[in-house]
Amino acid sequence: MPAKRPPIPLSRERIIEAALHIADGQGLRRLTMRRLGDALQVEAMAIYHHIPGGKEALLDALAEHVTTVTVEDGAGGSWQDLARAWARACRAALLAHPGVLALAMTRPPRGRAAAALREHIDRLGDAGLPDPAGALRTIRAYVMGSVAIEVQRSGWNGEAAESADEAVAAFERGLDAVIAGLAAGLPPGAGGRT
Amino acid sequence: MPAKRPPIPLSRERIIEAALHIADGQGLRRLTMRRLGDALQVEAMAIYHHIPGGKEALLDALAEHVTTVTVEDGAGGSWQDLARAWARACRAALLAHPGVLALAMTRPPRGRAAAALREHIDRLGDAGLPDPAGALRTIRAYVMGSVAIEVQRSGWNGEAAESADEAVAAFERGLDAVIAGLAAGLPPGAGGRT
DNA sequence: CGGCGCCCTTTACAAAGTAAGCCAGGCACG
DNA sequence: CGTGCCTGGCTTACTTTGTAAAGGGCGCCG
Repeated sequence: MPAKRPPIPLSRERIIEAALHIADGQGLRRLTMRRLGDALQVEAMAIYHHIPGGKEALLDALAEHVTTVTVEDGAGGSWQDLARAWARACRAALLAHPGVLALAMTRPPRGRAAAALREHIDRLGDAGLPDPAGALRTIRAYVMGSVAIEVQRSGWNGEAAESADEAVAAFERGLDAVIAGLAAGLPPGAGGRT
Repeated sequence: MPAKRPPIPLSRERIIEAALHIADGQGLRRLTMRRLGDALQVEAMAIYHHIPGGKEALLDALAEHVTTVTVEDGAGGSWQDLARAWARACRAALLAHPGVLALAMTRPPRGRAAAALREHIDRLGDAGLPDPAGALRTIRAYVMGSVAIEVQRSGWNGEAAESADEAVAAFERGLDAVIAGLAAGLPPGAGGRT
């Protein structure tokens, strides 16, 4: 009896969710088509009907999923507040799936992720920040690097792993410095509320 | 006649060098034991005699090699100068081997890399910077993220790839902001020359 | 009720990691 | 000069992975 119909039909969403679960739990190295199929109660080949392009496309999708960050429209904040909120959201999104961090840092933002990025740049510009693209680049660099360092430490048995509180504190301290440094580079008087 | 002695005997250094070359040229995905063997004019299994631990150990070694950064002892600079020099050296080292960037960001620093890091922290402290570990963490985060973004862009056919000059300029602008922000967070008067 | 199309399965094959064991050449020692 | 061990590479073989190709059940529409 070859064709047993699975209870829930497969879908791109379910596949991505399961893939994230495996990658987070056992590492990217162990994320294989067959294992993914097992997790979904399906044969590996079934995945190809929902993710054309095979594993490479799947990894792209994971990266996009984890780097698509939006902050709700807290209208009326300074660009500093906006940038801070975005940085925290971005950190949270990346930290939620440490297994695919390497993908997120390696693949350029595309599709929804790139769109969200552009939209945030516009919002920073609207909030009065000159050169919002350059500034966001700096902030994004800091956030991505911070998360990388945090993940390194947590998967680390040498010396003492830091607590979550310590990690947040370190992140916030650095974020303060970065934003203060960006503000200091501005012509005096630039960047008030909208 | 099975055993042809290769002209140059294999060595750990040669293996790592060849592996970096492959990873940079064709991507981590295509770095395989057999290909590495071919590049070294040797069968794949010969590698295991020099890198015990197999591929995982090889990847660790690559990460360590690319994250081991030292700056010559420019004695007498401010901590800002020291930090700037280290950041530039670190960027250069990572950018020199974009293929293994994912490894460098994922694996915690160990061995020589960790030692070099600790030594640099000490030097920053000697130069008068309070909390050098926290500051270096911020700088390291910024540098790692910056390089990740640069590599993303260069392996990118969408829109316009940026020139090397533009990349350096963006990096330096962000670095200025980060260092200025760190300096601003200090108690007034701290951090003169030694 | 017959055919069509959608999803999933089966089968099959190339490529990769690596364990086990073999063999050649060189060195030490008699 | 003979002999045996040791170093370092080779051969073989097995398991796991990605994926192309073809097959088969099931519902839906005419």
